[in-house]
Amino acid sequence: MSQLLKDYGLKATPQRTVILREITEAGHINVEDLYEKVKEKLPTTSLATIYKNVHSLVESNLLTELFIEGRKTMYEIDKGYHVHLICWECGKVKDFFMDSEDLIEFFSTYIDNKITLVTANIYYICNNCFQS
Amino acid sequence: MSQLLKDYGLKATPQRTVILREITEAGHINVEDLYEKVKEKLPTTSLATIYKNVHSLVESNLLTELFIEGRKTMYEIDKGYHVHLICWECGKVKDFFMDSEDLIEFFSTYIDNKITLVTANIYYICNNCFQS
DNA sequence: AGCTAACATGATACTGATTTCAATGTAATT
DNA sequence: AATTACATTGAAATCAGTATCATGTTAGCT
Repeated sequence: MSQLLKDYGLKATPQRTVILREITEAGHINVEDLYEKVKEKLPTTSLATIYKNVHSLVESNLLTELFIEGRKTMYEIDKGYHVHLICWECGKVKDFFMDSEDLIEFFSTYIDNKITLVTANIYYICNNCFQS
Repeated sequence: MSQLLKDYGLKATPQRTVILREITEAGHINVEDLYEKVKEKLPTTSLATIYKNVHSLVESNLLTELFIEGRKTMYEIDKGYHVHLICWECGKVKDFFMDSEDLIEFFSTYIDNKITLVTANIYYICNNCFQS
């Protein structure tokens, strides 16, 4: 984690290292939950530090902001273009990697103008919820 | 507007009637702007009334909430399933009507699980911005 | 190693958006 | 007209996020 931070031009402070580790572990997490997780490891951490760091990490392209209808802003490690699968039952979020171009191409069959980006959230029933 | 409200089981108060009219006229509008518009017609209207009414109107399926990354929640008249085209340059939002099933079918070629809904925001360059 | 500038952190105050609540107003019903 | 059910208002509370600033830490220089 420290090396990763340095590679992206950021000082590897204990807070940043823990923030990165927790986001990696959680997959997708909001500031409130991240704050709780980080405090388990570094109890004196301030909420302001969480906010400041997620922003600088987004700025440095190490994290991406994730918007899901009706939820708090979430953060994830930047893994390149993908869409999100959101279980209708349990709410868990999964990444689904696909080529941004495939989506642009699909919508281009309907829309004449030049499309630059498509963001999509797919609501589905996950395997876990399906069988129970 | 009054009849529409009654049809949806809501009392046709002056505030609700004006709110509906303004949303219809604007197409897509956030609470702050809606508040300003409504106050032009009914100057004593309270912000709390706007919030409560947009929520009950969403509840009654007369309105839909619209989420665009990095913007305030917007409201529009429920017009059935569609996606939003957002101009990368000027930010204007346009509706694009397509069959929800077409999108579900498209993503089903990639994803095995049962998909129930796809929400998509399409960033593009609108005709106006394209030619200038 | 010690010095210093640059940066990061923690505590707290603040902002803007939204919700809650108690009081008041309005409309339909008996 | 009185009763009841909702709606609206304005103020205060809450909540997410932002800004400020004094203090702490680090990296680079001597």
